[in-house]
Amino acid sequence: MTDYKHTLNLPNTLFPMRGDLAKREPGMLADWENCQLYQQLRAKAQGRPKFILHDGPPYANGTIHIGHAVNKILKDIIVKSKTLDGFDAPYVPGWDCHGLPIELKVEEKLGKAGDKVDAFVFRKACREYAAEQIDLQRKDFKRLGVLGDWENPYLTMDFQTEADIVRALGRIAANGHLHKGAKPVHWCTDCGSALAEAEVEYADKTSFSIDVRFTVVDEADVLKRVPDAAGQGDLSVVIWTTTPWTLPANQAVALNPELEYVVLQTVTERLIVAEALLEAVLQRAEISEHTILARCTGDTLEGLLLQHPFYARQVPVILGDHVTTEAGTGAVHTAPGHGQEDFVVGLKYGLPVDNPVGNDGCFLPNTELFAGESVHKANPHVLEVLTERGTLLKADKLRHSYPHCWRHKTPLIFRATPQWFISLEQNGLRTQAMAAIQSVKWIPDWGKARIEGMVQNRPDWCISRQRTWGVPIALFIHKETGALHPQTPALIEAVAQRIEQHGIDAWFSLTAEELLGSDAPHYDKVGDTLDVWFDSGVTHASVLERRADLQFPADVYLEGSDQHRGWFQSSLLTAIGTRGTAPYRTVLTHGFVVDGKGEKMSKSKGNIVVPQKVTDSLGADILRLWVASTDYSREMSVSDEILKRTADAYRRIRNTARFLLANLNDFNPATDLVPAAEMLPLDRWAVDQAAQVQEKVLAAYDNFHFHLIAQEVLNFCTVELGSLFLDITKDRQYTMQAGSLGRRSAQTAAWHILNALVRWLYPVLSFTAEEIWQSMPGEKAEDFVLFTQWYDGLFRLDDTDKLSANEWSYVFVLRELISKQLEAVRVAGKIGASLDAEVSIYYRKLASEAGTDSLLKLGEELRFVLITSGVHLYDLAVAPADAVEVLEHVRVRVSRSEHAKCTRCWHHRADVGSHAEHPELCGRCIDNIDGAGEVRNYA
RNA sequence: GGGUCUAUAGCUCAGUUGGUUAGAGCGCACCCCUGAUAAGGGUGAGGCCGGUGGUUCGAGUCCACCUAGACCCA
Repeated sequence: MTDYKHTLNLPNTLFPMRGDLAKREPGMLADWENCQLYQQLRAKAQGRPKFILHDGPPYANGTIHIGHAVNKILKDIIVKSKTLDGFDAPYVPGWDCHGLPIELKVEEKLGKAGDKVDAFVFRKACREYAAEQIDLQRKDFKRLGVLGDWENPYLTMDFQTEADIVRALGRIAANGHLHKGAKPVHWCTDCGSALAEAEVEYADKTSFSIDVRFTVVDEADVLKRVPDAAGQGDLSVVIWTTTPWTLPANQAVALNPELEYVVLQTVTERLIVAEALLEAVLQRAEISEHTILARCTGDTLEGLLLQHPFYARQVPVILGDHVTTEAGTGAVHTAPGHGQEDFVVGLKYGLPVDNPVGNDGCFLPNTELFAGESVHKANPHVLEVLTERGTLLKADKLRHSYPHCWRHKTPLIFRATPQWFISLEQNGLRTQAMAAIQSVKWIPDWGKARIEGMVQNRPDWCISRQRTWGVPIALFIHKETGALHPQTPALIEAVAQRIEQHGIDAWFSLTAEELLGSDAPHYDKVGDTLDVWFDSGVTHASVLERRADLQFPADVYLEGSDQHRGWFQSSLLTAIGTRGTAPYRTVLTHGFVVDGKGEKMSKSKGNIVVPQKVTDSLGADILRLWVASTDYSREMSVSDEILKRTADAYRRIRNTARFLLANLNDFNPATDLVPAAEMLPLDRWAVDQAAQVQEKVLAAYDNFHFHLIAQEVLNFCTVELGSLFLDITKDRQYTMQAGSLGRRSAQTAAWHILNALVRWLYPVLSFTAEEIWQSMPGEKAEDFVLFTQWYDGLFRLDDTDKLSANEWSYVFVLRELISKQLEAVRVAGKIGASLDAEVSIYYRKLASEAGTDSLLKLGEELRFVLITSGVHLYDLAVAPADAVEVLEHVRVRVSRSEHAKCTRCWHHRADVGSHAEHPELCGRCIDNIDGAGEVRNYA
């Protein structure tokens, strides 16, 4: 048998089948960094319209987890797709650098600031720690293939940024949104300071447990509301508390508006308690005889005045949903200075925030009855006083879980301390913010309802922290009046300029005299630092406005759904508070990453997927493809199986690109490209299909629906390319003369498709797309995919085509039906490859079915479309009995070809053996190797 | 407990304004090829559309409740 293999144009490429991504990607990253890809791109994109995606800064502590990876990859996909869209889309990553978690880390090494170590030394250590963490995180982010200005990111601890944060605070103050108030915080009397949530630990403690009478001032008022309450003796609402020392600060008694309360007649008096807790109260207070006089819901008693149990003060009944029937009496002693819930409900009712307790945990000198006593020791005295006044119903003890200082192990107290707030009401911030929300596009659209609800209901924003590692609240307040210095705007600017030079230390080392001169003795320098949410919230000013490559407002903010409460909101409030405009046009939200079962990842469940492990085994492109395939608007599931499926999809896409490249091995687009009008109909059809996919892909990028892209592209590779175009054109690619129109036409289609495909892929599979790009034949106009824009060489089929889109789809429907028949014959053992078969089609043209015309047009070339050795067309009337009806008026009969197989093209043909020199070849093969070459008209 | 969401084949996703036997790709099973070969082609089996009620001539699609899960609060 003669070997004709060398006469074929077989596919050939150096592009490897396997990605080996974990090995190859780091090298590509190094190349990109060496050639300064990001900087080159900026130069190229200069002058194009801007598209600004503003990075929400991750906190500079700890290694990155899968959630970080998702966030950065999504951002990268957007930035890159917008770049291919023709925008100048810079990406400046940032980090959030101040705040408690870093302080805690540094405290572990150095001890507490101002205690074991000087605050300046401490801040220096924090700065160094944050810088180390940033380096670690940056390395991991870059490994994901995220392109950005990594060597020039924004850090909230940059001196310039710190200064701008102070300036933003100044603008908010100038616009009348700043307000000084008080708020209860966890307070350790041993530390003499407030504790953050992370510094609180819970332990058992034995407390007093007392029931106290709050006697009704005006019984007539009760009878008006609850007529049946008439009876004998005093009428009192009973409260229960485990912190008797907070009673001096009592300002109200809270009831649940919907709960049932009973008026109870005992032998000597009348008591009001929640019905659900009646039995418990009777038992506790050892009341054996009683009758129930009346019932009412809590809301009927709102505003009723009660007598404070030992002060000459009357306090109102108020309502709150926080009152439950879990314990107590259903009536809650409310001291806004000593409890978070009390504080919040107190705000609603305008109750005074009375705080009679000093830093040392002792009652202030002007506290009636208890002046100077330590709150921890004052409890028995309070009980004594209650007993004297006859207001103590019952005293007992209780062991329960109670917050303690993690360092001193002492029980904490809740204590109102002076704090700075951004007021939502004072100057209309809430109203303005609500209006601004309407002007922003929220994706998914429920994001709007979510943030609306939060902004509508949130309390004033407490921005002060009693901390060391933070941007100072750089204000001077009058010692007596507490008012801001009249020159505050100028002072803020003066401070900001110093911070620009020396960082936040400039404020802490500053003396009042330096700025205020002779005014200094009248003013206090505020020592609080800012909530870190303020730092990141004002990056629209400190970053977007400040950097020349960016601009305000951003086109997009993109973060996890937790940021409706966090960064989306802090950014909105500060932007409104400083300049009256939302900082973003569009806010995109992604869900959280969960495991394969849709459950949260946790150490105890052992279901954590670590991004570093994925990139080191499967590669970053697989992780990126997973991100792109997942609908990020809900929870994003990841598991080993899901990643495996993702890797499968990747291989299919990669191999499709590889085969396209392999078929373009000898193709020079400069000389071999066939004009669209001269291309064969099948090849025009393939380009038309690609054009349709491109339409969908670009729309999906535009709408940020990346998971549709992944599906669309994979489908295209599998169906239109793998099953149809590539399979069918193999014959032409391999057997026709290298430079023939038939072959160049197929290559031209492959060329157009590959050019489009490589760009569709780039935003997601950046490494692989770039690898493909480097392997593409011909002179490239650009060194990198990223420097190009979407491919514009695709075209649609039109009326002038020899075979219309409808005709092609009829052909392919019929092809599918015939391949079922081929399979039946194959399973029966009569054929193996489809080229062993010949197909007879018996049909009648229907007026309603124009598609049948395509059969006649394709004629002899139908066999190439069906990849069989012969196709014969007959009138339906002559169909034999064993022809199977596959469509109305179409019957098909498949049989094994009786002809010899051409050893070159593998078709079974009658003319094999008719040529003396090439006895093993069919006629067209002989023409292709010795003659002028075969001509194809359709496929 | 409250707010905002989610729930379609083993996996990832489509299912237009409610309308014929619920789709795709992957995976799986089987067959073929060996000139894309740690590839490629073909055929096929997989869903009471989370559950229960309701509205409707008709519901995966609308409503209520329940279950499970996510985020943010309390």
